[in-house]
Amino acid sequence: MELKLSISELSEKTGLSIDTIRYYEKIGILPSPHRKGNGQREYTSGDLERFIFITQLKRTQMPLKEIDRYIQFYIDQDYESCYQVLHTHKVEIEEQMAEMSMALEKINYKLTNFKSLVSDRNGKHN
Amino acid sequence: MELKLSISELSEKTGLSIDTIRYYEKIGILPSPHRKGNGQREYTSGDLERFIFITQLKRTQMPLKEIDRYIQFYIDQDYESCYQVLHTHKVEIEEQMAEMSMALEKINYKLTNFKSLVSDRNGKHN
DNA sequence: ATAGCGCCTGGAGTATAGTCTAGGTCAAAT
DNA sequence: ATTTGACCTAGACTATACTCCAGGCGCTAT
Repeated sequence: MELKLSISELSEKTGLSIDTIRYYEKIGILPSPHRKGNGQREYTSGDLERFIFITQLKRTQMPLKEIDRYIQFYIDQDYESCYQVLHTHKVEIEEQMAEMSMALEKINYKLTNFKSLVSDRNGKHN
Repeated sequence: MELKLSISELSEKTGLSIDTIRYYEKIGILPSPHRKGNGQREYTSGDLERFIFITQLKRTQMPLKEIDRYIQFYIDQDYESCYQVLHTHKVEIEEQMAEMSMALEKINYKLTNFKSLVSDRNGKHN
């Protein structure tokens, strides 16, 4: 027997709002889940897994349009294009991580500067 | 004699559009530069440096409002608050980097899967 | 002197990604 | 039987971050 999730349960598990979940479904990046007799959405653990991957892509700055492209290729079983899209995103993530390291260095430098400015002003007894 | 830059030169050096530069000035995250007699903006190398730091914050996903907060604290010489804001952003960058590593792992896993799906379909002679 | 270029301003328009509202259905609890 | 709570839809609204446009100024080259 498969575990079924309501939209609010899915929302809790993924951290996305109920509105966002419906929005993603509307723009096509989440498959329309099975509906119960009364029309309410019912999610499977498979849905949950796909959902989690999508949110991971989103949190690494992949635009929804690009996520959508990926999903459509996946639905069309065009795995070569899936590979392409994901590979491009991978390169982007790597670039972003490189930028973040550089920014961190600069920020750490500034933080030490601010710290000494602050302690000087306080007569350095802290 | 200080080197002066026009807005288009600054744009070239920073990769931000002229419109964006004027927009940033309007919302207060860039100081209004000195103006030439005819009203045109003239940037110093100090301006350029500040500009580059700002774009670095922006590229690491710091919202413009937060950048603005930082700048205002800096102008007010409230270095303790500068420290706070920058420190908060540092933590955010570190979290983002952690998420990116996790996403990279998952993406690499998916990439190898897609690769084998594609080569299977092609009769695996490549 | 006039045409072209780079710059100026204020304000309108756009893209992205949601978020909120009004009005309605259904099932369980009082 | 009616109230409550979770859900539904369509569509309006919002926030963020630009981007574009119209109309105008001032210097340089023809």
